[in-house]
Amino acid sequence: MNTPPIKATEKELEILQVIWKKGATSVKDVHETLGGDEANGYTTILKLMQIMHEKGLLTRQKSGKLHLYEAVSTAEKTRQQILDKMIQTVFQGSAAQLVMSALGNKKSSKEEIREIKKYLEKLEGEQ
Amino acid sequence: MNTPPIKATEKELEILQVIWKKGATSVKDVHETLGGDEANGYTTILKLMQIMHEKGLLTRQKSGKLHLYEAVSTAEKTRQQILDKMIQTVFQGSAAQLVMSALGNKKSSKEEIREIKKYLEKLEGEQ
DNA sequence: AGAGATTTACGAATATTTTCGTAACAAATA
DNA sequence: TATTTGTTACGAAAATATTCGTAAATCTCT
Repeated sequence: MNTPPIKATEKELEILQVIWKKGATSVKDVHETLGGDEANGYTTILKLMQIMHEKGLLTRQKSGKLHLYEAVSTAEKTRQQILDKMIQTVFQGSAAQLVMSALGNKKSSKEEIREIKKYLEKLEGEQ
Repeated sequence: MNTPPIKATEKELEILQVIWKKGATSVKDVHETLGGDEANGYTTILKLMQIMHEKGLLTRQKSGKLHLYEAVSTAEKTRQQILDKMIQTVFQGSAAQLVMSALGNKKSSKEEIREIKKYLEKLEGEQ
C-alpha cells in the first residue's frame, strides 16, 4: 500500500522546489525566494500553500505567529512520479529516449557525463 | 530566429503523441486510438484538435470530406522543450539529476543502458 | 434532388488553476 | 489597552483547460 500520488500543478511544483531545498519554510520565505511581489502576490503564494496543505502535499506547524510548511513527499519520489508519467505521455514508454533527449540539447559538462556513466555502471553491476 | 514554443496542455500532448506516431491523421483516428467514446467524446477530441490548429501546433489539409492533421513541430523538438522546462522546474537545472531519476526507478534493460553509454561516449567525444 | 451517414463548426457549460482584495487574527510595544 | 506590523483565512474573480450538445456542411448513394 503506497501513498496515492497527489498531482501538483505547475505553480505548486515551483513552490515545492523551494521547500525541498530549504526544508520547513514560511510563506514569506517562499514568496521572496520566488521573486517577491514582482513575480507573485504574497497572498497568491499563501493561498497556493494552503491548498497544497489541504491536498496533503504539505504539512505545517505553528512556529510563533507563523506557519512553517514542509513537503510530505520527498523530492525524489515526486520527481519519479512526474517522470514516470512523462515517459508514458511523451516518450512512448521509453526511459532511454527521455534520457537521450535530456542530454542531447543541453551541453552537459564533462563532469556530469562522467557522473552519469558511473551511475550506469553501477546499475549494470546490480543486475 | 527560432519558432516560439507553443505550450501544449496534457490532453494536447496525448493527441500529439498519436499524430507523431501515425503522421497525418484524422480526428476519427485519433479519437479511436485514444480509446473511443469510453475515454473522450468525439467532439471533445475534435475541438481540441481545432484549438491546436489555431494555436499552430497542427497543420491540416482536406482529404475528401475530412481533415488530416499533422504536427508542426517534431516530437524531438517538443520533447526537448518540455524537458528543458522540467529540468528547470523540478530538477533545479540539473539534467544529470533528471537522467538518474529516470533510470533509477525503471529497471532499464541492459541494452538500453549500453545504448545510453554509447551515446554518452559520443557526447564526450564531441566536446 | 433527397435521405442517410459522417465530419466539422460553433458556442456554451464545466472544471481546474491562478490571482488577489479584504477581513480577521496574533504578537509586540507604546 | 490601542496601534502598528506581520501573518493567515476566506471568498470570489480571472484565466485556462476540458467537455459536449446541436447545427451546419460535405459526401455517397439512389
